[in-house]
Amino acid sequence: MPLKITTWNVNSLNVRLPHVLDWLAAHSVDVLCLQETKLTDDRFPTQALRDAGYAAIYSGQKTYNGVAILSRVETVGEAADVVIGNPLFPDEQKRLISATFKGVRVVNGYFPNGQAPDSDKFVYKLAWLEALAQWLDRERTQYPDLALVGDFNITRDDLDVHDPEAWRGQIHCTDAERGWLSSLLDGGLVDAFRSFDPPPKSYSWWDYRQGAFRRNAGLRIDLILLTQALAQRARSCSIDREARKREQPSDHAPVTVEIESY
DNA sequence: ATGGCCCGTAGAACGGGA
Repeated sequence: MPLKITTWNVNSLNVRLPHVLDWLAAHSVDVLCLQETKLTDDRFPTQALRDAGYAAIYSGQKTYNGVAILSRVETVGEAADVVIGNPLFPDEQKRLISATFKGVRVVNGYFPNGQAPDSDKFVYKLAWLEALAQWLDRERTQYPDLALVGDFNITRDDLDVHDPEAWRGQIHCTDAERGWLSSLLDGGLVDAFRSFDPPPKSYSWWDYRQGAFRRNAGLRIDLILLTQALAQRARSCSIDREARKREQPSDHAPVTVEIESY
């Protein structure tokens, strides 16, 4: 049985729950990692998802951030070894949740936006990234089959940017952010989507304004990174642009990797 | 040139997103 893992920034699970349920019914992925749920844990729609066949783990807060992992009970069952946040980086902001499914370690992150390179939020972003890299080094020794997924808020290079000149040096495109991502790739993680030689101008996020989706004026910032052991078993990785065409869509599209035999 | 949208918290605009 292939194992399908999806990452999707839903920009409010309250608003997007009908879309998520429809999408799950149509795609039947095994693990769905969500970001920007914007829900406190007491308001998480556990029952509606359970009725759809999915168990959930989650870490949320009011208004901002919030992450969750849904798992298809019939195929992969419940999450094991759940870790909330980064043990090396105490953080009020709920941006990280990790668990194991059928031996695959899934680390799901809503990476800080950073706002602007000269802002305090950018300082926080770089600290958050550095701490994540340190913790990942540990996790990878414990879990050889690991997937780091989520809304990275980083473009790998100009191929991930619709207008590189306009974005040069801007947030998501700075040398510091890209350098951090490069060091992860140099350290052996594989950018699943890029590894399948995708067509140019493949993006995962489009601004709500200016008809950006219609013009395909987007960025690829939602990524799935796999350890080499896991990447060898990856069969495909795709971005579901159809989800972005729906009424009241998230500004991000789901990204799915299919892994051979679990 | 700038901002143009969406969401949550409000209970009007505003912060934040990217």
